[in-house]
Amino acid sequence: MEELTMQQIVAFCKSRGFVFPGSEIYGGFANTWDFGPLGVELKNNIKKAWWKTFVQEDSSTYGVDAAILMNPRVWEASGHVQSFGDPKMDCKVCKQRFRADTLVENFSKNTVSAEAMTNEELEKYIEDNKIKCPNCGNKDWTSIRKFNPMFTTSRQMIGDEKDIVYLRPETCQGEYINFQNIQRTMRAKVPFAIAQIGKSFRNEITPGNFLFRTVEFEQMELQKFCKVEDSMKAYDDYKQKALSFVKDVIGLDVDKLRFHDHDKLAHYAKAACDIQFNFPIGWQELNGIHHRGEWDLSRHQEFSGKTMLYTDPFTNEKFLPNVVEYSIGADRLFLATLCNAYKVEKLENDETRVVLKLKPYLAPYKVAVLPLQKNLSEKALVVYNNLKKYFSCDYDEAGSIGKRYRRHDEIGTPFCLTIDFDTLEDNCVTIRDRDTMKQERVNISDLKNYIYNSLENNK
RNA sequence: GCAGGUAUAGUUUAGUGGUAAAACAUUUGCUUCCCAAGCAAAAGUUGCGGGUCCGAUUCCCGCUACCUGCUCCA
Repeated sequence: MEELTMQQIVAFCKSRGFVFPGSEIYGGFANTWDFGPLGVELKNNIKKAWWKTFVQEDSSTYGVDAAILMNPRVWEASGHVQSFGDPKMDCKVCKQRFRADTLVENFSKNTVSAEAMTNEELEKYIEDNKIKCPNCGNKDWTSIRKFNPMFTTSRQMIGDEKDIVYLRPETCQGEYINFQNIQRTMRAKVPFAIAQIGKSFRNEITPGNFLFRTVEFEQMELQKFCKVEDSMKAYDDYKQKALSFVKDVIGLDVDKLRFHDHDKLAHYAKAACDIQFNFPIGWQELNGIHHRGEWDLSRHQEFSGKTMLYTDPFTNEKFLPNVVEYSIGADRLFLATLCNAYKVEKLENDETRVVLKLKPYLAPYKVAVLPLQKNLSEKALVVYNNLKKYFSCDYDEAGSIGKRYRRHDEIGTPFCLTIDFDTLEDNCVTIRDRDTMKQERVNISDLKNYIYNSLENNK
């Protein structure tokens, strides 16, 4: 089979109503995408599956939905205001871009602490030591430019005074700042986790690769708070849970998944690992599991002046819990799910067709109601109007029955049911399973339970 | 952000300095009826802005978007 390309996925998404280019009628807007009628269903189902797995079925995980706009002090505590955005210099000759601190560290063989230097000091050091461009060997540098990937907006307070407000570049701060609220109101005992699904915003320079990297994206993540001695076990547990989720619940192929340990860790991190998926653009990060130690809570304790200490109810010992973060991009997972489910089938007459092999509970439509002929539409609409109360359904009477089957195979609908002339006599419909292609006669009064059970059994 | 490339209908693609086309998809009617049948009809296209020209979808410039590579990637 030919390799799937990102263009094929983009074209499929656009023509079938999954994803459209953002602001398309105005010539587009870089790295934004709008989810269409089918896309929003699939994405919601992915989010529901994640929430069910990690919150609903885990009695020690609590949900939260924090505000996107937060007190700017949050981003001072997190370090984003100061250090988000690395000092970059371009070689004027070969146009390559480098991090100034990396240039200094490499030149000095780590005898100089570039991290502690100001931009002016970095520039001076590079000039004084005549550091060459590693690519072309010239010494003609631009000045340092910092790029802040946080979007800003402003809030008008009094008169013309305006305060800068940031759109959150990550959701997890919402968990940290609510740590005490949630621990107290839920009477939660360590170890416990706080989970959240929500949008984040990053002013990325990088080209997007469709949904892979966008300026506005949705994260599904949780923060596990635990004793330091339990933290590595929690880290390892979440590696396995994260893998099991994308493999068993979402249905990604095992041979397209792998762990990827980080070589370079953030200065506060004790361990970090990604799960990568083999996208059409190659192996790329799908989710991350990071051991963050007590850094986040300690910073908020320091900046807010409020205690973040947890009191062990058995020993009365007070301590800052360690944090293990598990984070996965909803849009990235959406993309991986589509790439994984998109199958080109070869037919007997040498033609090909697309089948979306989605897990039934992820499919945009669960059921398609198809009258065999248009003069059966009255009965078919009765069935449709009843089923749509329980499932996402589509009703289609246009074209031949075979064509309608194919339309729904292409968008991943697991069940097609057909109303024929016998239905008027025996009150039964033919229900056809997309994966097995098996057909069954089912009484209309049993349909709801039949479909419900089929969706459950598949999990 | 850098280099190169691309932009024609919903999709995939032809084509042209002088009224823009095919296939598939879509809509309507007839016909058929359990896996893309057939017939008839309809609707729909040169990314945006500027320049050259009598005339630009075609040539030039700018913008925007996408693709490939680089860079970046708490």
